[in-house]
Amino acid sequence: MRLLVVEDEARLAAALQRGLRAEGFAVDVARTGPAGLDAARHGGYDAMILDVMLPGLSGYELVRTLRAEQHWLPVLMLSAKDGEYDQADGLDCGADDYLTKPFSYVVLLARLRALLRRGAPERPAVLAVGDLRLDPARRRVTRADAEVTLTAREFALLNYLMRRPGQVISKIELLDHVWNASLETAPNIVEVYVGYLRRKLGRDRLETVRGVGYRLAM
Amino acid sequence: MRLLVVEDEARLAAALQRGLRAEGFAVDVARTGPAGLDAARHGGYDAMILDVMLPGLSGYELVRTLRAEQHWLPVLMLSAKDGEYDQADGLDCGADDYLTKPFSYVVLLARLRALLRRGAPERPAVLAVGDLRLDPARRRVTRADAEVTLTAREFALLNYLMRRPGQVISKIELLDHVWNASLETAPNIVEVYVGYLRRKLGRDRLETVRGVGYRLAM
DNA sequence: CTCGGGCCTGAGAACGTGCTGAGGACGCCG
DNA sequence: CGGCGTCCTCAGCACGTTCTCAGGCCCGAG
Repeated sequence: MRLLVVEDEARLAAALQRGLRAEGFAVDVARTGPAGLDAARHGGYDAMILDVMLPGLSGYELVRTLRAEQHWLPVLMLSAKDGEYDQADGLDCGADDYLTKPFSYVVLLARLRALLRRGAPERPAVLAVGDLRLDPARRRVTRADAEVTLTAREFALLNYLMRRPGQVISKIELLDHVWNASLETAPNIVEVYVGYLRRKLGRDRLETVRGVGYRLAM
Repeated sequence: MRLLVVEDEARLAAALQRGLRAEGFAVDVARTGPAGLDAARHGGYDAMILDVMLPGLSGYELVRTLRAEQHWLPVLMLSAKDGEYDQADGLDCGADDYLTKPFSYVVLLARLRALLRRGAPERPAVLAVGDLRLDPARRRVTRADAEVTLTAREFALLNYLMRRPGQVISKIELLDHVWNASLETAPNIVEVYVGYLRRKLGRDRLETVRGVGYRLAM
């Protein structure tokens, strides 16, 4: 799941990014209204978290523009509660849900999940492929009942691969979802991490499909 | 889902009743401590929302009594934020979650849902993980039958962690529930308190999951 | 067989996260 | 008032993680 966070306040943006990544989302951050609009137009995001107060272009204007251009990305709006703008304004302009600052992180998460649930089925508690098991909640991976310790990046990569076992997944897609990197990023980093995983999980668990990508053996 | 609201202030009680009914809950209201205790004892409620300041019997006493009688109904506690009672007290006495007035309705709803999702069918009187035991009612912790003295904050933190042993819990979630802090709060305070707990409970009881959070070893 | 491009991997630099000790603010109690 | 305990902030450090890079390997095409 890819999220776009549009927030100019650096601390809050960083906190959101870290928190949501910990929940397994790929998170991009835009710091200004125009940058956010651009990103929303071009990137394949599953939802956007949008501050109202933004330099360059307000959150309201941003959503209105987006909707006028026929983009129906789910939008969760954040705003300071001290008057001026209120909730009705937020919903009027085309946002799907609305939260006033200061808000609690769990509420944001709950609202976000509700937003994403439209169409997206709830994931299973534990992913299993062959003798490999991955438990997202416990952040645990076992291979033939033996625990395997993975770094955050390794875990994210395996997590992504295990959701589509047997299917070939391109490096670009992996860069996009696991690293949420730009197109210019060298794909070598994927190769490096596939190497790390192979060392920990066994040589032939991850198959290379030359010129295309990688496949998790079923 | 049946809820019991124990709140003496008529306006708030009515607002809660109306709001929660609109969400599809069946809601009963009790106006005094003793009435609330009676209702909680006899009715098959799925959760209770409980004010601290009550005529006849305080919310704290009510929960303590209930727990002493082996009732494990999930309790969401409400309290005025202006001192006297504080959050640690609330968590200490056996409540499952805690909200300071004034609170937003959506926050209450989110917390309530989380509480119900977690469910609390037959929770033991004392939480036990490994050789660690924590008694919420008595506010006591023992490790291998030796008593460990914790400060209020340390206790609240351990209490929260022990309700989901083996699961990774993010710093943000801990900040949210144990500190009632906003997103901008520096997560370092969590690290500090995990450090304190480690010193008192043993080094490897609390596992760090880098970039994600902490996990209580099972 | 030879060549070229894609892939793999070891070394090490750069970075970030988490841990800890020192110490200040505050409230409580003698 | 002074001592004490708790809560929290801060800065420096240590170490694991992430990433870059270069050289070599392998595979498929010609």
